[in-house]
Amino acid sequence: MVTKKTKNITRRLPPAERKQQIVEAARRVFIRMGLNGARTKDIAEEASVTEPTLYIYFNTKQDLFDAAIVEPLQKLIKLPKMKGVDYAEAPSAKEKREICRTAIKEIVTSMADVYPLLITAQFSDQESGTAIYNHNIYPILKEIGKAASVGFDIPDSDYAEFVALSTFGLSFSIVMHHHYMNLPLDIDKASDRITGLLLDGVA
Amino acid sequence: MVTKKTKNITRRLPPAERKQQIVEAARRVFIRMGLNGARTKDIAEEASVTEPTLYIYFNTKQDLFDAAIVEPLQKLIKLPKMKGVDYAEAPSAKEKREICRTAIKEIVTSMADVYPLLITAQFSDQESGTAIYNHNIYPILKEIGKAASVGFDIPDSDYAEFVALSTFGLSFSIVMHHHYMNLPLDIDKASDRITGLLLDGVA
Amino acid sequence: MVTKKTKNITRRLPPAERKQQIVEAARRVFIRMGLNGARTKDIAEEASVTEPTLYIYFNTKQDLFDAAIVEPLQKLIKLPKMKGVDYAEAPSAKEKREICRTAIKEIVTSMADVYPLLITAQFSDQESGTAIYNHNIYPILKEIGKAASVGFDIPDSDYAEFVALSTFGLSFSIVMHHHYMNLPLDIDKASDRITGLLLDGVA
Amino acid sequence: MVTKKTKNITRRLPPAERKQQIVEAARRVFIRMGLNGARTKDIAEEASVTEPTLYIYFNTKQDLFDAAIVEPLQKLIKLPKMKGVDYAEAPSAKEKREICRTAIKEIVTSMADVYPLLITAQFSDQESGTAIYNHNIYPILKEIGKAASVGFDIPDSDYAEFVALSTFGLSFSIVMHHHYMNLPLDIDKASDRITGLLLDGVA
DNA sequence: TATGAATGAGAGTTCATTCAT
DNA sequence: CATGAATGAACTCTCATTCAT
Repeated sequence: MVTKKTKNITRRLPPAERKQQIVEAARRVFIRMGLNGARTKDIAEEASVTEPTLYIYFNTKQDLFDAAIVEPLQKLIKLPKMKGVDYAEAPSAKEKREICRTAIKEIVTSMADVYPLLITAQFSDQESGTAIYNHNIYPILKEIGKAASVGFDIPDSDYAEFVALSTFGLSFSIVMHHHYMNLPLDIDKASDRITGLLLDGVA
Repeated sequence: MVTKKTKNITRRLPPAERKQQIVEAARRVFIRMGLNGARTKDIAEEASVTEPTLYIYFNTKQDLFDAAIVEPLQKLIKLPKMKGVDYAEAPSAKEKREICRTAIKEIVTSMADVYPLLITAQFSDQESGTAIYNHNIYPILKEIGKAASVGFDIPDSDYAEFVALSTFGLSFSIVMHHHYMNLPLDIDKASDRITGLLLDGVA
Repeated sequence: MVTKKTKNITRRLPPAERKQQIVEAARRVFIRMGLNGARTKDIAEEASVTEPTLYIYFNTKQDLFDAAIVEPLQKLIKLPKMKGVDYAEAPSAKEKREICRTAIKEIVTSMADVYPLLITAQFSDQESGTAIYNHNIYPILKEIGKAASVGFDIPDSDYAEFVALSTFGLSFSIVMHHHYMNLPLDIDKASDRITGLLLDGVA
Repeated sequence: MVTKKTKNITRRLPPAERKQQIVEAARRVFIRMGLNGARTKDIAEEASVTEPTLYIYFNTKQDLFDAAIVEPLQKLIKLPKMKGVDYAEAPSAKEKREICRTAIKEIVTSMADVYPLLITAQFSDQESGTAIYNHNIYPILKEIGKAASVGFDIPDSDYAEFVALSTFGLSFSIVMHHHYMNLPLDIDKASDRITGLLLDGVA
């Protein structure tokens, strides 16, 4: 005799919630498998819905990828820009150092959030990687570069850009390390070290 | 009237050459599209052979990926290890600086070669990314860390590892930048800047 | 102007029905072409579905073969065993003869049903043929042999096995003949003749 | 260093020998795997030649199948006919019995040789099975039937055919049994038993 | 004669997506 | 809104066969 299984799927969720649920599930799967490695079937299962339901909320898998990975990446990546602006007025060296540390901490924090999205979007294929770099990453780096050129008194804008890129690279590598080693990231410690390195070099 | 088409495809190549040709074509396609995005059809076209020919030389697409991306990555990634060892004996600060610069130049050079392979292998999916980091990248970083702990007189092995990671991150970000901006990379300039940053911080 | 084609394909069947439909179609094709000669394309066409639909209900072609040929073969082949057991109590020679005839009729009936499945499963390749003989056919023969050794008063178990094998061979050849000559099989007549042969030899 | 393997392949064999070698190899593979299950690659390996060499001697795989399986089957299957003719003159019952035994022994012997070819050709697919039955098997059965109708004094030609078919079925099943149980076949014993059964029924 | 290299055709299977309910 | 059923298109991979040497 067959006993009817009571499905643990929540039916008839408010649209916004269901969409959210799907986006989050998709994000997890895309991060795990990449754009081309992810299967709509897996996303549907992860979201506890059926595949056709995905297509109620999104037209294509690519749309879902954009909503799950690209858009939040773009949103998150804008944050440090807003805050990293007011180096100029800093008077004393000590205060300057503190402002720098704060800015870097923000960048590291942002990187920690952004890292999985970043590598998923950035490295799915060369074309979209280039697009993302040009439209989303490089503009931020230029902002940071400007801030640096003011904060560090760097007249050479090319070198300022190098400093920004370095900040990115240092944050990226630290977060990457903790990501793959499955270690918790001590943001304060990391920021301190990066700040130290940037200001004074290896101690 | 039918004119006999002279095919511009080189038929009947010696196996080693053909294999090489296929591997190189596969590398280009995998770098462009990623493991899951690449189509054997595209690889075959890029190599000017038919799909079945791929399977004369490789059993599966994955084998082809390994031969085209993973193996050269592992080979290339081993180089800096060998050379970056003899910091210790360096007497004067100036000489030390020069040795450091040389080591970093090697790392940057290696990174420039390795970058496309690295991101293709590393970021195709989380699982293989973790594997590559643990088996191929992290061991190198530990080597660099050891060298750094001697070269820079760093007793704290954790901090030495951070320095190694920083070297990686700085090289990575510079190469990445030139890669996506489609700019030629001046390795000497890049190495000088990274060396400067590591030794003295932002000038 | 385009007239809307009304497809004569029954869409959206209940799963059980569709599965049944596919199994039956597959059976026809496998019987016609053998395991290796049958094309999933042909099976799909025979079932009036597309190939992917086959894979909703079965994981592989082999699974479909098992469901269409091997399983029904195993089911059908078990029947005569159950019934052919109670020879022992038979008192008179005439009654004995009648019981024998009934048992043989069952075997012939079963053989007529089983024949296409049997040769399809048994003779697709040597390996699976051996497996089927050992697991499905020989056990039945042993059962029939035991029944025969009681029913015919045969003490020599080796000879009893020969009798069972003979019953198989006689049924098999008659059914085969009608199968390939495309003749209807008169089961009563066939059973009578086989019974006569077994009990008295050629009249 | 690579040591050049001395191939154990006999090059430049006289054509007839090479062809023979290929036919025999093909036979083994076809018997093992069936027409559709056999791979030209396997046949070539079994014959210690390369695949293209097969096509020097045979135009298609089907031709090879015919040469390896169908033709020898047809040749072998003709033998008993020639010999099983002279029942008529037999005077005494004992002599009759002996002639019968001899004829059956020939049939069993032939069946033992023919069995692997028979099931390979007969059961590869329905169409060719029907063809073989009609062109090769049934004519023989009719011959045997005629001989039986004379030898056993059977006026009913339909029943005579049944007797012939029975002889076939009895031989077939015994050979089949020994084939799948991987047992040596005692032809004398088998012939005696079949003769006994046909003449007197189960002892 | 024989082969190493290559391929056209097509196999089984997967997957994003659609449609009827 | 959500799903169960189904599919078009395309994928990786295989196989009988051919061609140039």
